[in-house]
Amino acid sequence: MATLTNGQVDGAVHGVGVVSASTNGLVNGLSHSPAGCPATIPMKDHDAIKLFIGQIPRNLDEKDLRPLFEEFGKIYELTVLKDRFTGMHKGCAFLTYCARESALKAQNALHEQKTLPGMNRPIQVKPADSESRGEDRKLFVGMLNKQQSEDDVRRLFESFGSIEECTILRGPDGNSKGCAFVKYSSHAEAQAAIGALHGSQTMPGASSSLVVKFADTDKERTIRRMQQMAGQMGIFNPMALQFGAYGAYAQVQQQAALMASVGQGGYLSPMAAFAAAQMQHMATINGLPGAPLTPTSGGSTPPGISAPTVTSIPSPISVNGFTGMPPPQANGQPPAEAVFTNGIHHYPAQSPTAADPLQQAYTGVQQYAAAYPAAYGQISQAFPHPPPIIPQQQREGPEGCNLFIYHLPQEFGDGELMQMFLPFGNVISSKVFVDRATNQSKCFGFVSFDNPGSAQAAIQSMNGFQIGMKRLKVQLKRPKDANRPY
DNA sequence: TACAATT
Repeated sequence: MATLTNGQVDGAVHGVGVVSASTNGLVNGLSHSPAGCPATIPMKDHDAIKLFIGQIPRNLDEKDLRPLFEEFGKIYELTVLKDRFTGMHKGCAFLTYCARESALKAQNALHEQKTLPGMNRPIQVKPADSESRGEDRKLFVGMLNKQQSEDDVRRLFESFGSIEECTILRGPDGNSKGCAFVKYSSHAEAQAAIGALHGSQTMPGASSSLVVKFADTDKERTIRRMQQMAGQMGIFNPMALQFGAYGAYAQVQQQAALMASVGQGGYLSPMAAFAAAQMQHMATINGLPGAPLTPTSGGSTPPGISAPTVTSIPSPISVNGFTGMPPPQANGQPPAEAVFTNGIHHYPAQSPTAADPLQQAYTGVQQYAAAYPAAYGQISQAFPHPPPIIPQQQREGPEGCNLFIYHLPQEFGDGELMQMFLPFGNVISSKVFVDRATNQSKCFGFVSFDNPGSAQAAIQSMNGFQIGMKRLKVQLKRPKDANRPY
């Protein structure tokens, strides 16, 4: 193993971003001055705040500015920003006080409070952008009891540090989502809370133990959103219906490019690149003219993307009349037996002569569902109301449009659930619940339509529908406010 | 096996 010199280690430990040459040299213990000599070796609080000072007249330099700021405390460092090449005063500065408290006092007293001579906007005194915006001391807390209030959460977290902010996440109706943000005044406090509380207990009514982790950064959030998007497009891509394969391809390309750019220069970029690559792969699959949802012949789907599954479709449902028949597939299937994504293939369509009328009803439905993607080329002529693009954020439909489905097969995912209910209307969302710890389906889920009629039709056809040994239970989702105690 | 996705 390589040995680092002391110098390298010291550099790593003490290097704190951009520090002006004028004040830096003495800090690393190079000085032989006696200990009690703070005048020549300024020390700052560990949690000192670097302030950005804006709207400074260009004729004022450090020595002119010091008196103005020194009245709030001892200055550790004051640097006027200068153009890298011309050396020109940029009208702003960075200021760090030895004491955190001084910075807060200066900010309170000065920020936007007075205008320096010759300026037409008031002085700016606020934490520099380089200062933590709080992300490294802000915690996401999950798996709370939905009855727990801000105060309850505060009590839980207060022994680990001083809490600057505590917010329960709530839905539009004001109900707790069972999670919260807690911001401490320092990273160390936040870290301590994680160590002590994460997984430490299970709140009554929560499905697993308490989650305490650092909150996402903006970048992580964006990537998460992208990944959700990718997940949805894996099994069923509504854009293919709207725009045809090429439109979908173009959109995927755009999203992939965006994802790649989000990751640029950040520590998350490998992840973004991976996700982007996944999407490009999908674009390749979905972009095949005339075969928007046909899988490649091999089994090389990247991890994390549902592999499109293959079901042969009964020939009478041929809707492929548009010009430009798909060429024979790479797997040798001729177009007459074109293959489609149909997640319900685990349960082959029953013969139309099956005894159970529900099964019969659904047999037709399955064929319809299977044929549906094939019709994308002419869907707008074939259907008076083509399905809308599914907005990503759309979660729940209006009252009466949301179904609760129980006894789902273990292997059903969101995509399969959607496929199963598409024939009854516009599915605006489908969600199978998975155990967060095991990623296993909990065998229930929700499907939302854009109108109550579709929901009713789905209940009529699908409630009691037998799959394997189980019968689906399909009913309206219980309204949120039902049975709420006073 | 039971009722909405946490940022």
